[in-house]
Amino acid sequence: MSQSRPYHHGDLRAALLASAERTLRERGTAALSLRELARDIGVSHAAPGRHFKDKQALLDALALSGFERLNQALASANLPDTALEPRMAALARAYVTFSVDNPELLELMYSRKHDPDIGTELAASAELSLDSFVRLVADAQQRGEIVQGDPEGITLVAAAGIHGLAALATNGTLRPDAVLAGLDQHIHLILHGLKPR
Amino acid sequence: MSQSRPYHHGDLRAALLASAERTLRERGTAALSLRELARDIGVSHAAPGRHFKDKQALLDALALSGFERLNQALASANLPDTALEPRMAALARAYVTFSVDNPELLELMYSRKHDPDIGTELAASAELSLDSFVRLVADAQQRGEIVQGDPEGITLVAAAGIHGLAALATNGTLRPDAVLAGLDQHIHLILHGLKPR
DNA sequence: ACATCATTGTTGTCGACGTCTACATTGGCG
DNA sequence: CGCCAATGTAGACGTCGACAACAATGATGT
Repeated sequence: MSQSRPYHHGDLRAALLASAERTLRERGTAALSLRELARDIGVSHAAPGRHFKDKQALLDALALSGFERLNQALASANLPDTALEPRMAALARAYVTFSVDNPELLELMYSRKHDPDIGTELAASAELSLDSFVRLVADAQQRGEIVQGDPEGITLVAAAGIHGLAALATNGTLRPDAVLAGLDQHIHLILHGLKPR
Repeated sequence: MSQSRPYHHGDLRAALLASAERTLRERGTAALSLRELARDIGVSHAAPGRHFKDKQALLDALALSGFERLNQALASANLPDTALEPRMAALARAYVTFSVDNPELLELMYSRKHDPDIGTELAASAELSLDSFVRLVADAQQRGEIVQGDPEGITLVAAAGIHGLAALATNGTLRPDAVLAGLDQHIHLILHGLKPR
């Protein structure tokens, strides 16, 4: 009976990450337990320790993979030869869509837990997310489509606006579908301002 | 010896909240333990259970008190008879200042853990935070200082922009002092838009 | 081919935690 | 003054993360 599985799993690390992400999506960060993951996969309770020095290391890895996928989504949504407004709207849609599709993951990605400098790799990937926006603003400035002046500050207005929107859509303050429905108008307002012209 | 404290603490609930907030500020949400709180205060490990049905209930209470203080700060910063831009800047400064002063609390307040409908009281207080912005936009529309159209969407642009900024300043992505230093310029860009006029 | 050895998984243990139940003390209300 | 709800205590249970000692495996070099 007990069809003895091979002593070595083969790719336990990947299995742990996959199972962890499933649990994260279905029951939230708090419900994540290394022992439960081990049980689900069918290894001993200490096996995860071989691949992640502690629980935080697994959370860091999850966050990192989240940023990688987010960056990929943003890169795919980047349309270099498009006018400013639709280009920014596409970027924003990619960001918000990823967020509402992975709310718990987003919270983990931006959680304060990583800081203890281990997150250099993670921080780099997070910075990379802003890159799409930086390039967008740089291009637009060159074309005169956007106000001149400190590119960082300008990028930040767009990025913070979109991140804030995603955060509110993700934490229950706003209805995700409503946010997505109003996205184009939202971008329009960011670009044209709230004051009458 | 063992100077026997009175059997009843007097106001254990308040003491728990105070101690919890201190721990939250100093060592983060993860470091919060009911048993440790009880130890610090000098009561038995089960005493907190009399005031908070479980750990989540204490976190909810902390979040609620956070929203109450945030709302108070926003109300104080509301200057009804001021022009749009400085008025919005003051509101934003209050929001961001509260956030960088209470980063862990802010994360807790907007965490996804509350949702299970218990948070009606909490949700109400969260909505109240937006009220200052809603009124600001309504006033400004009346005075023609702000673009006409769906007030909700317009309010959202301002609120999401500021919340996003606070979130980024809070989670380590941005330096808090840099955010505060650039706040007025940031608000200016939100109001005037990124496109050249 | 085969001995070696780092890698990966297991078992057992520890202390801490959240929660529950049964019990003790207290203070307020009739 | 006696009763009772509110508040605090003591003990127990199951789970968890982490650690250490041990076992199985498979790659490497000769």
